[in-house]
Amino acid sequence: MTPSPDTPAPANTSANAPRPATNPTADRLVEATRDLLWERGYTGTSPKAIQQRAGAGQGSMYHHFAGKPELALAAITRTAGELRGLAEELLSGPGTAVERVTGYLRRERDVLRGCPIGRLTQDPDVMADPVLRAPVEETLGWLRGRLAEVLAEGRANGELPPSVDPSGTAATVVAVLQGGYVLARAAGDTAPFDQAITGLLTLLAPPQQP
Amino acid sequence: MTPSPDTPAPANTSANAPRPATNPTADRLVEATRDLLWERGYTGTSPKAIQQRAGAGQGSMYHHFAGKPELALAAITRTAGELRGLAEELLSGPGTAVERVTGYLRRERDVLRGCPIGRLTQDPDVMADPVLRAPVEETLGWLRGRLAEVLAEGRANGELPPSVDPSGTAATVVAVLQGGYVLARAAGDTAPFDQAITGLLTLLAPPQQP
DNA sequence: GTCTATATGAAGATAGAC
DNA sequence: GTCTATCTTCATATAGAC
Repeated sequence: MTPSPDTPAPANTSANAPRPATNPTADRLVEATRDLLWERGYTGTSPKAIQQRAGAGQGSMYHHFAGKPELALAAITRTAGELRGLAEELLSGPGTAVERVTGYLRRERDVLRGCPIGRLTQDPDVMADPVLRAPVEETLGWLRGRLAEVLAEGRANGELPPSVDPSGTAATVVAVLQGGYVLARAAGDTAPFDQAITGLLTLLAPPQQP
Repeated sequence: MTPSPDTPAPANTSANAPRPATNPTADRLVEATRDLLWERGYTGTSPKAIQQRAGAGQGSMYHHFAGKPELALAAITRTAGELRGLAEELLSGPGTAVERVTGYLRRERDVLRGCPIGRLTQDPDVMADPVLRAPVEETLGWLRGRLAEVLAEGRANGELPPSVDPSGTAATVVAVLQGGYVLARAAGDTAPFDQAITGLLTLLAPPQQP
């Protein structure tokens, strides 16, 4: 494209991979898209809104990205990476299995905003596009798998009863999180989220009766 | 209400209450709106799409309803009523407390479509409008309360251990449902939903070890 | 009650100047 | 790289005839 020596541009022009937002304007566009996808979803997010929030013009946006889907892919990919990194950090950290799961469940969250990945599940245009859908499916799938490993550890070392199926329980754990967000948003209050988490932990590791 | 003998029309012209769709066309419009809200959400549903699905014209729609918000209110109210009626039927039916909760969790569901009420929680325009939001908040709040009553019953008669907090556990139960939908949609498969439910029930009523 | 015409602005982009 | 103009279609109604 640009044979001249003064363009250290990334060679990433493949159709599949999102361009890494190495440029400051491109980066602000991706960040704006992340915010808006979280707040308003894919359908509810317009190119104009993205431009305004990023402080970028029309031409600028279409220079860096082919259009809304490409921007969304960059945004979703970045968010998914962050979420996964944070989860991995907590789940592979120190502590017993139950402690780590508890730590993950109790980690600080912007409860009323909901889960930036889980919410995409409700966006029909995202789910209809295999490219946009893939990171959503992967991230939540990975999370269930990783939690299942930790729970299996806990069962193996006697923290959890043998009746606890790691895979099924992992699904329950992630579901409580995702559903907790729904309840909190419905109530306009974080309390139901906290209740749901506490309720789950009580069932998972009941208070000892000596 | 209706002094003239030839107009059996309902006197429901109050601003707050949605007109009961007594008219066949109005009814089809509400049903179409229900479907579309479920599939595409509020932002993703246009008046034109509603008209097409209902087989009604532009003028017809605006004759029966003031606009999209009024139609949405009628649709949401009807859906909320159905959901509540079904839950009440199962939760106040025969069986032990745990059996009734299990029956409610295992009831037939259109899992991949998700919860028609819970999904509205992700719609910023719905949550921003107190009138549209109210039935969502009420329905999910009622459900938690009703489940808490049943769980309290179960604890009182020894089905559940004293460590089980009815309110918290009720939040957990509803969260697992709502989150189960999210996982199923993300995976494009109902399996994670079923796993989440089974995982919860295993924790709630562990297999006896004699 | 239902239909058609008309209207305003937003959505989502392309073209080409600077 | 960024900006402004232009374009097409859609969203969401209103007006008034039938």
